[in-house]
Amino acid sequence: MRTAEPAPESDLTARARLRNSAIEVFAARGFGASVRDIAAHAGVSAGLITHHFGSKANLRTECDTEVVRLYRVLKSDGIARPPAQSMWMIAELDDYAAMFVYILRSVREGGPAGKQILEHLIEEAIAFSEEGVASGVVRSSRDPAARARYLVTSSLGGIILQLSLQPQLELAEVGPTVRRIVDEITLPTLELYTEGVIADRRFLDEYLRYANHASTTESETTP
Amino acid sequence: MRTAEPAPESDLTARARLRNSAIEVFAARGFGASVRDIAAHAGVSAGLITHHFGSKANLRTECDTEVVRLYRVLKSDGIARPPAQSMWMIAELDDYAAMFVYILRSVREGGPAGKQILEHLIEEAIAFSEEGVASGVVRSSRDPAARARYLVTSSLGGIILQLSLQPQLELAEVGPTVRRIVDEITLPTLELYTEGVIADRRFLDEYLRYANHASTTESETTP
DNA sequence: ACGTGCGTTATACACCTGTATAGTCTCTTG
DNA sequence: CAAGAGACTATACAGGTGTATAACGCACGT
Repeated sequence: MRTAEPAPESDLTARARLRNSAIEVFAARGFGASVRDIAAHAGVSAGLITHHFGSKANLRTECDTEVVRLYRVLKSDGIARPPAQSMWMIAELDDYAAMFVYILRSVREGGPAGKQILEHLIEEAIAFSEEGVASGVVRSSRDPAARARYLVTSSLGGIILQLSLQPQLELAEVGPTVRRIVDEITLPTLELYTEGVIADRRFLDEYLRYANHASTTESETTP
Repeated sequence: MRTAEPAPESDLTARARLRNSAIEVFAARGFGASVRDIAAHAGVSAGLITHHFGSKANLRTECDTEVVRLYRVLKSDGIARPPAQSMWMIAELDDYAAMFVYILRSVREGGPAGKQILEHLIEEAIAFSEEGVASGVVRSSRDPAARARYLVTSSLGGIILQLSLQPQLELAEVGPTVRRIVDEITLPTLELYTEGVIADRRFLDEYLRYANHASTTESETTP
């Protein structure tokens, strides 16, 4: 449950302990958690938090930046992997469960930390896709950026949605739960990604013909 | 903005007007909206709401059942279409924007209405997929139920995620916004569904060999 | 005509929220 | 030793929350 892994020495202060505790509470109980909840979980009084951080909003943004920093560290440590896969690996590291859930929560409600990490994942996916196309394992797309954004938002959104179905997940259960969900979607994902679902090419072809026609006549219809 | 479409005559009471107003406020401001907010939007006092519904939780569940009922009516009216597509069509009907956003919000936070509708979408997807396989437009899956669940949660979760990125969307803008998102994902979706993304079959084949092996030795490893 | 019921409001209560204030303890440093 | 700084607490305040209570007005049926 401790999250005191790779932090600058100067950050091991009581302030930092409070921040980490807040991250755990935000992850476990959501961002609506009260200052007093956070204080109680850290074993301190409520006033101490406002004394250190000024306001709850300020504490929240400090948690955001810390979580993003942790995420970056974890990513740069890991080997280059498919963007999504490395996310799910993080969920299995018990020490980072709080960070993981915090990020998911932030993504789900469009928070700044979530937005930032999502965009990062998308850029990663674009780069990964380009490498894949070059080496021949990934098919090329007519709009690689749109495809990357679509793939990332779909898989991440899908996992978040399935996690939301679990009423309230204990911080200790998040690892096994994510593992279970990933197991369940692996087969459909691989099927879809290598074979598709639609057997008839005409749907795509007709759309392409329509889209081409629309884009060439666009300048005329909307002057 | 009115939502007084197909309702039993006995339901046109003041009580129902309050409920519909509550649905709009919940959709616009989230489920954290206060009773006084709802009352103000309906042009009545706060006490009237608790007088009619007893408690806020009770009001919420009545909104849930009404929204699910509306959804069912809308679905049975519509022609048989791909499950997802009919959802996005609903978003374009201005009169149902509140219902639509309410459902999305409920799905996003794992609420009962959202859960119910999600499961309904999945069952629809299974049936639709079976028809598609029979007529030859849809490829068969090694686990049709898992694929249906995966496809529904991914596409719905993806849309919800992209909608969450919009800071706070006015109820009047939800139609155009959903339209824009759907436009952006149409090409990647069609590409993925008809051509896939992975050019190399080995990933799928290796997984299948691994999965088969695991399932046949399962009874021995876990006695 | 009258009271009975229903829609409706106003007011109050208890609780929880974030935050400001003042004070206490402890430890370091001159 | 004195002093001061920083960690920490206790208490209080103002505002918002859900909800209970009492009262008001109006229509309607007998």
